[in-house]
Amino acid sequence: MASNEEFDFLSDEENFENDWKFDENDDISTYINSSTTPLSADTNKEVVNLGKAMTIVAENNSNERKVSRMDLNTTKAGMDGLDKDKINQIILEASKGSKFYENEKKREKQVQKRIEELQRKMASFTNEQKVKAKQAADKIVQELEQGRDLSRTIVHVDMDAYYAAVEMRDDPSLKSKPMAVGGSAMLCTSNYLARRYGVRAGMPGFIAKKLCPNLTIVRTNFDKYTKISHEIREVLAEYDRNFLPMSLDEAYLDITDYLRGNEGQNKRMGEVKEEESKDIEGKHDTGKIAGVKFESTDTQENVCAETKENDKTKTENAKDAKFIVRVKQETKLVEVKQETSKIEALPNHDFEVTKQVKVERAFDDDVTKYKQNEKDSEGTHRPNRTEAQETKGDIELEPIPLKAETAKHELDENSFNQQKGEGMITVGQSEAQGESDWDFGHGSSENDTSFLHEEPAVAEQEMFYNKVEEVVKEMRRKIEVKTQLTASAGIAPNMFLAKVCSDKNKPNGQFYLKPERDKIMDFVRELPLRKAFGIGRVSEQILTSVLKANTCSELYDRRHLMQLLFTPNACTNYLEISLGLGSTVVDVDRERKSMSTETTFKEINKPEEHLAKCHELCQELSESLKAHRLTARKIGIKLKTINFEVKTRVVTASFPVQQTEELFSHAKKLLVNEIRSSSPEPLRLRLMGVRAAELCEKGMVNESKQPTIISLMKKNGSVRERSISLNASQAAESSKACGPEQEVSLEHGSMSREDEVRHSEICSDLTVLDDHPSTSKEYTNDHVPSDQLGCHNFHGNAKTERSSNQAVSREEPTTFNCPVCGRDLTFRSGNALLQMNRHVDTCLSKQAVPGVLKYDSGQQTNKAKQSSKKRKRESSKNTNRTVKRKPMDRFVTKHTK
DNA sequence: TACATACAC
DNA sequence: TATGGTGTATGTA
Repeated sequence: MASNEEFDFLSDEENFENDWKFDENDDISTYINSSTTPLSADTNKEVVNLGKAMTIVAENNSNERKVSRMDLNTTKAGMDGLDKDKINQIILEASKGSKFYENEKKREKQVQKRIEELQRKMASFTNEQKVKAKQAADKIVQELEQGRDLSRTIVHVDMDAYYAAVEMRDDPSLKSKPMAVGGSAMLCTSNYLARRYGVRAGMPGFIAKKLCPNLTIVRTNFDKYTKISHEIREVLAEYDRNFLPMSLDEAYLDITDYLRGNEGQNKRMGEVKEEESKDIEGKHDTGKIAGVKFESTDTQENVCAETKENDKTKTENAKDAKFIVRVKQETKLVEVKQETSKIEALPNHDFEVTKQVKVERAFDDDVTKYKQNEKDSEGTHRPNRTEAQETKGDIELEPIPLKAETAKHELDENSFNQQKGEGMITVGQSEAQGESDWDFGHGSSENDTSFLHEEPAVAEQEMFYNKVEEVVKEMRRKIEVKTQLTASAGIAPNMFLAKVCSDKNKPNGQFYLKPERDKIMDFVRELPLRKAFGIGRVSEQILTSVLKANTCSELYDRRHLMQLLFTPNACTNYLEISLGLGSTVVDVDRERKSMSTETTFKEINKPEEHLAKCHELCQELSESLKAHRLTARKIGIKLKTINFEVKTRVVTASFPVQQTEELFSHAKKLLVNEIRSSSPEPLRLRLMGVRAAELCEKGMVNESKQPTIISLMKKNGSVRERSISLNASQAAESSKACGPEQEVSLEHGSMSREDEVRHSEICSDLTVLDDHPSTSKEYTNDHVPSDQLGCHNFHGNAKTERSSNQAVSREEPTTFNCPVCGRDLTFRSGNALLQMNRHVDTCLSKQAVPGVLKYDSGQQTNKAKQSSKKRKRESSKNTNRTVKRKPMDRFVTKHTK
């Protein structure tokens, strides 16, 4: 393994130049195309090994067709200069013959079929159709253009090789080695050295080892990543309290308000007041443009001198470093004064030097099996703000007029059609001339930018741009001082562009795409489609093969074909991408829609094992639901066979469920159906999952989507009668028990809505299967009699259940939703069904007709809930708003409106 | 609505 | 030793 000394080039630019020099005679040339290959004595050895592997590939690969969906994704990744073909060959070689590979081939064929269908369809379009389609597309374009909003400043912050960087920070010896974080099954991320071998996130460890035999694989440590993530979020919250975390290492911020001095600024002024005495000299460099790395200052050098002596001290200093910001009223520019460690002393900074290697990132830092929890999503520290700080603080900052705003204003005032007409070309012209009409908008933007001739506006604009750059630099710098990890950032007028921009100068860089239409169009013109959020390998393949479109401008030029081939949604989405449009709302108010748990295991093929696993998963899911105070009306299972075929099955429950046994009763049915369908062949699984959807907040009055009797009475006479009779009969069943309603325990069951399935579902006994010889022995081709599966009541005792360690606690408190009043009741002991019936009885007698309307008016309808949400959002714009709920880490935000 | 598929991270 | 887990969105039947 290479020693640190041999990798000195990492911190020495001259050595770097020499060490990374390309040598055509070396074996590494087999793998790497560019001059970015690390060459040292030891890496050469690796290269020799790889060279041998390649020979094998060449020999064995003759009759194997390429499976492009398995290819290394190099469009997003910083894999420039790698010999993609050869890396792909090694991947292919390692995968060939496996069940995974066979499945991938199958899926590739399916995609190919789709492509052929689309091609056939396309060949059938008449010219007339195309002309009409273009008109339709242009109309959409026009609408989209009118909605273009350049007024927001959105930042996408993305930590560089996050997990790997954390591990290298904590064990500097890893810095000089190609290394990845994850396991043999899957890697979450890799450091930049490993990426030079094609090792990247989402790749199984054993394949990575084939690409890079010296690869060090470090186990994930999510507690650590989460903790550091909170530190990062503390910094982000200073700039936008409502920032949107996308994962542990990535977030979107809208810093528009911050820049205008409306948010964060006040707090920061408070900081200045408090900490002015601690102010130290050492001005941070200003005026640099995007992507330029920080330059150290005198102060930084001094701190470095200290920190070099002792790593521990260094860490302490870095953590305690304070940032003091003074806003100059005269210039309205932010001047950053800081005390920090010398940047060179920090881990990861070595990659600053490697920037010319042009390593980018494609698929960083997958969160593998990271379990979302309350603490994670809500534990982010929010800066406290005093009343005085809330009300504008000490300094009044005038928002600097944006060119973009002016541009938008002018665009609104003029007729869009008129402006656009100048640059438009008809389909016929475009196709006949074989030219792109991409530049359609230039006419309009020339008009829009006429105000630029006014000198003061230009000066203000430049000042604003500088400020934006500085603010984001400062943010990244703060993150680095606090965590000793570097972040990259993209700044743009919308989320889509900000994300693309954050990749532009990675690692440890930033890129500002200014809010000017011309600049945006220039930026996206050659942007590979795969860079766009939502365009993955399949969409890319379709767009490339069918439309022959690789870039945004090419996509735009085929808009008439898009219109004819794809759904309106997809078409609009593609048009937005091609125009550089995206969401300008960093929306954190998204509600979770589903919750699931799944796991991969060694083959399971026996029904009792299937059910035991299913029960285990239901238990896990139930815990998650409880932790989030959620119930679910849809319960689904996911199965992956040993051939990697995935099946999902879902059932809608008649009332919301949360308890393990409730979930299991539904999941089990679905599972048993699949076991039966598979019969007489065993159901051979490698993965099982359970999902809960149609979630309702526990305790919400309208938790259950099933209408209550009361609401039905109000709405519909016929339904009312039916419901009443149903519940009345149930009530009658237990009419002898009429005590006061209270929390009692109900043996699994929820009143009568599903009485007919109650005992067969919830109380069914998976262990009964054990009684059947054919199911308890090793699974062969034995037919499992259908009537042996899932059709048994839970008459087995607890002891029998526990024999499989999947015991069902019959004492588990169970919450039921009363069909009359809609409330939840939790039952903890014995004759609960009786008690529940008693409640319903009482409830029915209490709910006299006159009370119906009153009660029902208290029910929050969905619509009301939405408007309440809207109000919440609006009120959150006030300075006195309460802290907003943080979204869950793993929520994905659509980048289009 | 149910399911498969695609996608992000 | 042998290709993950969690969640969203969308098209189709």
